[in-house]
Amino acid sequence: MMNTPFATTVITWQKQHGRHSLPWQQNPTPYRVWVSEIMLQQTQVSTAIPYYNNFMDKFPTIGDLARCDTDTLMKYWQGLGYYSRARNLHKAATIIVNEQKGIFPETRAQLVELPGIGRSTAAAIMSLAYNQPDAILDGNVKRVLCRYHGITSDPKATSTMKVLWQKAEDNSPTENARAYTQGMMDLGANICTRTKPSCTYCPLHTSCYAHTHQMTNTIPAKTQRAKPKPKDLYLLLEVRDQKIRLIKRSNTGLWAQLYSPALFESFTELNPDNKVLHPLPRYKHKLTHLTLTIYPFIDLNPSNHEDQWQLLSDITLGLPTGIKPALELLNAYIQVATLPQESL
DNA sequence: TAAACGTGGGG
DNA sequence: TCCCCAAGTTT
Repeated sequence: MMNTPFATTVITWQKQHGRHSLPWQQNPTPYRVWVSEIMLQQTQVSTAIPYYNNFMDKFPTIGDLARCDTDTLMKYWQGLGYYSRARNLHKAATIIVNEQKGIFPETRAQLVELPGIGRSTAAAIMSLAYNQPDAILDGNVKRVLCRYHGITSDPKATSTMKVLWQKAEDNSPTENARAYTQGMMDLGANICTRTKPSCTYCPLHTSCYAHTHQMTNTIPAKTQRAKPKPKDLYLLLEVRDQKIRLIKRSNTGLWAQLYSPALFESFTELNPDNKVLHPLPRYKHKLTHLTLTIYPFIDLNPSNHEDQWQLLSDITLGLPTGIKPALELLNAYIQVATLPQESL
């Protein structure tokens, strides 16, 4: 079987003009490719790179990852978001090390059995790590295929996804799978961009439907999405001796397995005994599906708890980004509150 | 099937 | 300021 002209064009272009210096492209072992693919889910390359380098320094092998404790892992993932990715990464590592003799799966069917690996991530590992033909369908590829084939329906709709997977499979090469997969992502990321695509430099532009019909502005179609729901959270900042009380969050739901000061859904739950608390200014933190309004309160006379008490100046546990503004406000307040009286 | 799940970049 | 969305998967 020969590669299709489409695939040959993408492969030739990738070798000449695609990306070759990304960290996970150096020594692309299954483990290194896997970690990169998980980090890159719904995450831009520039965001993932520093996390990836730190992660690989700390966990150079799958054995290092399997042996690590959750708190250390979450510290390395803090700020990257979608924290279930870290939990699933760890779970999969223990499965491979403890149940599969440390041998990384070598087929798509085995890969998708692991937590956190879906069809597209499995195909990315197959092609990028093993150079085996397997079609991915990420945001980049969706955009390229929608434009090239003139697919005008909502790319997120199930029916459209079925068509796109079929196109992806049809175009998939039999040789040079690694360069092809990388090329499709490089095209989507750097040439066939969401706005103002650089069609002049695209090796596919003469046969691209959206380009030849001047429809790159309308393809792919915008996907309708639910508005984020407003939600109020009440944050109790318990402080004593320059230390703050942190509680490990449950292993499901928002910010799972990270640490946070006590969080409540109402002020009554936060302060049932009407203690004297100091309110800090509220602030907003936006997520894809929620708009949080966070109301922080300082408690300078906390009762005894057997949770983690960490120095405010040296928090070694993973915190959600949405909590950090409260700690900034708290630090500013403590600076002022602890000044000598004569300087006030 | 639709909603949950984070954060940051860009227009 | 607001909206879109980025190497998606899970429930």
